[in-house]
Amino acid sequence: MHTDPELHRSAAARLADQDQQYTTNRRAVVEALIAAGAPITLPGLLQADGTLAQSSAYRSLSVMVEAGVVRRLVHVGDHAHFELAEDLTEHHHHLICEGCGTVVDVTLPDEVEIAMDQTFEAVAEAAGFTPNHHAVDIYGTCADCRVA
Amino acid sequence: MHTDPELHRSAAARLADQDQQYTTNRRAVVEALIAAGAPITLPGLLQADGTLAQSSAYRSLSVMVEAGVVRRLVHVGDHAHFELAEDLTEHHHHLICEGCGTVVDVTLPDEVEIAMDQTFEAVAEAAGFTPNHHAVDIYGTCADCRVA
DNA sequence: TTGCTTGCAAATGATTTGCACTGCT
DNA sequence: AGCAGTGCAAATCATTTGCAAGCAA
Repeated sequence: MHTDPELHRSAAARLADQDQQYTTNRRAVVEALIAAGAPITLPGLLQADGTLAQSSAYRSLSVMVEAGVVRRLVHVGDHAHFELAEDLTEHHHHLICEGCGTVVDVTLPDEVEIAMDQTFEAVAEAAGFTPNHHAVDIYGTCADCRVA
Repeated sequence: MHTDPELHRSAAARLADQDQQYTTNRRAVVEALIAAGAPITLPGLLQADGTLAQSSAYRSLSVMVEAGVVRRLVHVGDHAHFELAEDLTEHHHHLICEGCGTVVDVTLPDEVEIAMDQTFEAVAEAAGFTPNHHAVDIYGTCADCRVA
């Protein structure tokens, strides 16, 4: 877990590694992602920060995905969701509402993560894959959609 | 696990539940999905069965996704992947090659699935969600991409 | 100045849809 | 005949890109 200033420093450093700058616009996108606190779509970002231009937001996100500052998620067909890279925040998974498409972060107990990693390593190698990381998506219905 | 004739009967039954027919075209799509043996993109389907028309394939898939015969996966940005619904085949997860986008099925040991389900149930409810099902994606590099 | 970044508007490409035709009931 | 299903071509919509203006080194 990082504090915000640390997070911005890490972001700047990763961009610098790719000969990219941590510009005002890119920082604004990161701020919006921090504020969101959960994966958010591009329209969501634009709404959260009315000063962002659509194409620039896409461009900033794309540069930052490349630099490992942002992660792009594609759960449901329509809009992609964006979130800060896991190592700027912490390893987590997603709870996805099948009703409204909302995505919420969840963390699992360490022993479960460890057990999963061991299992995944074994099955991946059996299939000739070198595993890199994993994603767990739990689909269900959120409180709002249950009552609605 | 089902035999093919069973699978076609189940598919027809699910479509019938939705007042949809199991037409020649739809059956051809299912055959192509069976033949593929792994999640496949629409271009892949068209290539596997040269007689399919693009729009009809999309339409057949969409009807069958609705009826619970087919599942649509969106892992990598470009094309969606399609596969037969899990309960027509068996519960499994995906190994995704970050190099070429290929998706391969894997199954996990029952005890791991059970442990995961229990954990997921707990964290989902803590977040106010009613969990429905889960998906595990293991990202890595396939044998071909490692040598390439 | 020199080059990267931005914003607007136009282009791209996967997926969807209008409409007329075919085929089953 | 009547209606669901199909295929072609055109439309849609998220995302990307060309280009001219803005800004930092």
